[in-house]
Amino acid sequence: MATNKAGTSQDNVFHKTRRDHSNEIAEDYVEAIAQLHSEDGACRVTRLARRLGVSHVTANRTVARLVSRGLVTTSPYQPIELTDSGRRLARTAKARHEIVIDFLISIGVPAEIATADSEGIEHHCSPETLKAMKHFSNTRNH
Amino acid sequence: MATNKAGTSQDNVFHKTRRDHSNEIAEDYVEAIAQLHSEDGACRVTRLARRLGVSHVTANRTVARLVSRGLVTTSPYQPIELTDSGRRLARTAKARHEIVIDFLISIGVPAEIATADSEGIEHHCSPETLKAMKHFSNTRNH
DNA sequence: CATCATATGTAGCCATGGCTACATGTCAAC
DNA sequence: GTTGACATGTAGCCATGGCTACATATGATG
Repeated sequence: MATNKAGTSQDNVFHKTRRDHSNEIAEDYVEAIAQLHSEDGACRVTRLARRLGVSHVTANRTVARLVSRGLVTTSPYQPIELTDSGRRLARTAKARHEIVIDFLISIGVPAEIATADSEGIEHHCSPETLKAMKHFSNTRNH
Repeated sequence: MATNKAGTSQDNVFHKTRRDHSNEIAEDYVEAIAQLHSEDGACRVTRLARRLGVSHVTANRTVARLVSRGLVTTSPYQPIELTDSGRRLARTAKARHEIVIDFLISIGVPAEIATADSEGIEHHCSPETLKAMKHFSNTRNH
């Protein structure tokens, strides 16, 4: 995935979108892991899998990739722990997530739908867009 | 991909996001194909590939999948044609795309960034969210 | 301590989306 | 009509993310 020196030298808008796909998953995972940590005090693979709506196998394997990216640490039959880097990513993902949800709600999207849509949208918002969203929610929500 | 009767019976928010991924690509493709049709009068594989920032091989293979989904028709060394169904999808994708761009611009995101972000965002907007966006842009943009 | 449910881990399959390298078709210009 | 540039097509590789089926570990309960 990091091997992106594509034949077509042009680095257009689509590239970015595609390249990001596995980062999105990483973010979803660390965010969920952090959530489970605060809910349960620890993150077990099975719970994580259920939370993300995938099989425990998929969760396991993806977590392994997160380990190799230095985002989490694991040892056999033990709960999953976030590294500092993982925690940081989880925090920013969560923050972004909240900005998007609040924003959608503030433009009139029903909360439940806002929550669902934000799942997909959050990963594609540039800092500028997030800033605009935040600004908008703030000047409106009180 | 349609084989989604996952072990975990719960059909949570993440499911949707993941399942949609190949539809996103289909939409990007038909939209680009329609664009090239109006720009060039026909859609050749190479142009399409360049437009989407992928190799002609990838474009070719993805187009083959679109054929099997009934969205486009091809014959060897001939331009790619959209079916009615493909045209319809392209139209709605384009409409959605424009709503998102206009909206982002209207909340203050610079045009260029709005264009880039919309690429990723558009696929994740429910009808409700699009409606809210449209409404917002309309009541503001004049 | 044996047993059984549940959690975790492993093997191996599938589809998608990306690529390079090579083969072949098309077409214009000589 | 050859030739050569460019478009198109094919073969085969890689990584990711999904799954089922099976194997093993853990821990509670009899």
